[in-house]
Amino acid sequence: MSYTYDYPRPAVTVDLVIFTIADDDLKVLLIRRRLEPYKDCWALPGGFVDIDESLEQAAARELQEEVGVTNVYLEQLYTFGAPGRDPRGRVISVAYFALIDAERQRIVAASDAADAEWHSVFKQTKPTKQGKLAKLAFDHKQILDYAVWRLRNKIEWTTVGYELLPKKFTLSELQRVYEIILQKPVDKRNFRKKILAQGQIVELNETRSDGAHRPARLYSFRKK
Amino acid sequence: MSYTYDYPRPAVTVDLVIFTIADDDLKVLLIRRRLEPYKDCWALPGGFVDIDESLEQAAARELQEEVGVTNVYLEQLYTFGAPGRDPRGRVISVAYFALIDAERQRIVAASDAADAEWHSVFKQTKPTKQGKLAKLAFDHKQILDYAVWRLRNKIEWTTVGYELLPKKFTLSELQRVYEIILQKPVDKRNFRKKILAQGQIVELNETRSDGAHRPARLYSFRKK
DNA sequence: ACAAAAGTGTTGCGCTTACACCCATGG
DNA sequence: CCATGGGTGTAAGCGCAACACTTTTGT
Repeated sequence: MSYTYDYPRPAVTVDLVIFTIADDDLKVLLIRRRLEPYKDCWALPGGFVDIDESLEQAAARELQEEVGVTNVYLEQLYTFGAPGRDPRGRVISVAYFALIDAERQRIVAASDAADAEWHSVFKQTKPTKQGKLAKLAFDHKQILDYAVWRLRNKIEWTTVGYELLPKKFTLSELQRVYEIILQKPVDKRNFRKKILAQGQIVELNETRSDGAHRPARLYSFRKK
Repeated sequence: MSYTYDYPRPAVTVDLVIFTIADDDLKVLLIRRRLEPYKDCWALPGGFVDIDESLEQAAARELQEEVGVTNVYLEQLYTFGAPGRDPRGRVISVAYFALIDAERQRIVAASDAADAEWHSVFKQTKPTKQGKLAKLAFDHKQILDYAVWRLRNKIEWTTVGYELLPKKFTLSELQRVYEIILQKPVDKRNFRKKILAQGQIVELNETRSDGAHRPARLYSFRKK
């Protein structure tokens, strides 16, 4: 079966920037390419949009297929369509970003099969002198940079930060998420005031002990 | 000549939300459809993306073809791709918004030929009891609403407001642009303080008389 | 008892808001 | 001289940033 059109049509894909927090860093999920072009480079997960699914459905499906998670925070980022961005032909790619919390992240690690790997966005993993992140295929570096920029803005205005944490968390953990994403230290007292003032999290009657110090109170996010 | 693919491909278009200020209102350029579907409805101008041009080039080309202007403010908005949005088949549309200043706007009025017309976004033009804006084709109402939302945000953070005015303008004119877009009154003194503090406009040695009152000082925008 | 992270208030400053009168002009 | 929009300053309140010590636990 094949399809014929009077005019050439670009292929349309979705590409995913999937973030999580681990090892005290922001991580992005990348897939090692086994084929040309950009063989052996790392790339964002993505794939073609089916003819009868919405863009968001396509993104959610990719998320399901490639990393086995559903029902995560997903947001359209931007559409990249420069003619030369894929050497195989005209490909227009609608980029999404997704946030995966620390619990689900283990699921991803499990389905690790298909050459998918979490890469540090800011830290360099190994003490080599190389740049922070492996070279990315296509224009995926640009997409990633844009996603980081968007995440940084968004975290200041909204409550997306909570999407990166498990259901129960401490305020110190939440603060650390902000510090990692913004890449700058945050004042503890001001941070707590700001967060509590938003009225979006609930104090639980529960604490967590974690070493030789005072246990931390747990909170949870109040989804509307 | 025709093109054959193994899998069905969506068509890709750009749609334009072209804004200007006129008659003390925000106006959007709409085109009357002469063909089905949505015959005789109003629609956003738009068209297919050529196989060898970037999305932004396609948007700029449409702007040139449909309304005859070049070199205007143009920004990607969002990509709409629900399967049923065009009854003729799968069409993915990358929406852009453009801002046209009062000078260029006359050019548009001139090339008025092709059923293009400026429509008030907020006011109702005629004293009928109809809603503010004619019914739009496809999901164009949704696109327009999103564009208005984005413009409102953007005007508070950036200097896009200047794109809607001619090179020389008075502070009252600029203030009126803000009031029209935000649909709320703005305090004159605070507005002037804020705008001047941004250091983005230059006071000219020129004034403009306009009726039986003190002439207004002219300013111009300092593009970086 | 000590090390280590949790938790907690106050102050100063800058930005935003509210607000009212004189100025320059045309008719 | 009067109507019309142009132009100007000040005071109060609010949100944000800076800053240090006590509490609770494990070892």
